[in-house]
Amino acid sequence: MNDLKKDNTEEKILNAAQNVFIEKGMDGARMQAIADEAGINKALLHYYFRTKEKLFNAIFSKVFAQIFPNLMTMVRSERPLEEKLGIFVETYIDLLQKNPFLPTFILKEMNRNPDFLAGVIKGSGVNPTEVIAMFEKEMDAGRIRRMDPRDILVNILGLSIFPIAAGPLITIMFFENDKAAYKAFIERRKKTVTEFVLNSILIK
Amino acid sequence: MNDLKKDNTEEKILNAAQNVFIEKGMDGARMQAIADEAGINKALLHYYFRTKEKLFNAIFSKVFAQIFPNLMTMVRSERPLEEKLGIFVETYIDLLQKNPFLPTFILKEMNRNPDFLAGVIKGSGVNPTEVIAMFEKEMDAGRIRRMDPRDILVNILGLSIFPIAAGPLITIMFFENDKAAYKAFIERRKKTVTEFVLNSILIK
DNA sequence: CCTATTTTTGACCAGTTGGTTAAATCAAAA
DNA sequence: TTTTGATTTAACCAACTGGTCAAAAATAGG
Repeated sequence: MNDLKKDNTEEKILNAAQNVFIEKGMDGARMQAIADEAGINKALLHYYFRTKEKLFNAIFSKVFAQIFPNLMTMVRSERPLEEKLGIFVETYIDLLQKNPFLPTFILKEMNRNPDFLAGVIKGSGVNPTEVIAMFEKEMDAGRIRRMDPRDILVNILGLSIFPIAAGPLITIMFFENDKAAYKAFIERRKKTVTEFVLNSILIK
Repeated sequence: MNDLKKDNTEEKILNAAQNVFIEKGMDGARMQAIADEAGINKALLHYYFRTKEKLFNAIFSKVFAQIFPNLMTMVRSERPLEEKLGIFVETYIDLLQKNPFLPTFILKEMNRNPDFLAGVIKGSGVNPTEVIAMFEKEMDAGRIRRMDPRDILVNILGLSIFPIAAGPLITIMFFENDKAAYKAFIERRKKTVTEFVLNSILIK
């Protein structure tokens, strides 16, 4: 058996499925569309992943694992809070900007099947306790004001994710459908979101 | 012709369609499911709204019109900024809490068909210039720090909407699937989001 | 080179889905 | 009561969808 060929087709399928699922969602995606995008037969698709659900679950886990864990590596660095936050927001918005359908995909599908999400979270080893501990340490040191650390995390994520998820709305309402202006707006937010958060939590 | 009966069935259909569409989205919703929820025949559904798309568009416009315009009435009041913001965040989070599928529905569907969204926005008369003007006035008066007013609006919306849209994720990661704890978290945010924003923009 | 196994394909199938149609029911006007 | 038009229904249909299957092509091993 040729592992190279096998790996190649499997990878082509995973890439194609990721593209189609992220854009259309579980319900909107068609197995035929995935096969087409992968340049293969539909039967071959079922040969590798028996059912649509199995394939979807594989993709969702994969995408989820790509998005969240690298959040952690940054938290563990020894830089000061301001820098950590700046780098995180910048890389995160950058990632979302390059994958604009990613936020709605994850948000929609996590609501469609929360039980599966629970499994994925546990499997991915993502755990916010470290981040929470970090914020609590800063509070104890009197460097940021006392508040629920979970609020800080949720706020950072919301400020980063929402403007991408609501891209079409913002583009139309604020920029008369000028996509370049919207893009520049998001670009600026890589800095302004950090400022906004620090301004709120830092004790001067 | 009996207008009462006609209005009644039409209303039943609209309510049923709203429920099903908001939970399942355009692709996931089934005309049969809508008919069942309305307690009518599927053919009758097509008698009132010829196609699924027409029905969906009617619902999307209706839901959108319910959500955004009442945002405006509050902005126009003569209260101080702090109060306006507090009331807005509270009523808005409250609305979303009662309709937890609403955020993902609008986010997902606005990405599916941005052109239609443009029409809906224009038709709904929603226009952010008033809000922007309000923030600019506050900046001129030196009461809030100078920044892009669009950022302020987007931030407020993101801080309010995201925690509901990402409800399942937050419930699992932060509260070990304890839904009551999550609900209390959202409840607290009716106050803390306002604090968070004011803390960031207000000049002390 | 031949054989056994894996990979790939085209044709096909059963269930579902949005939508249609013709007839039945109902309400109101004449 | 009869007629007229709107409302409601059951039965039906064509297109689509996820999934299967048997055969062909490719590959690896002896």
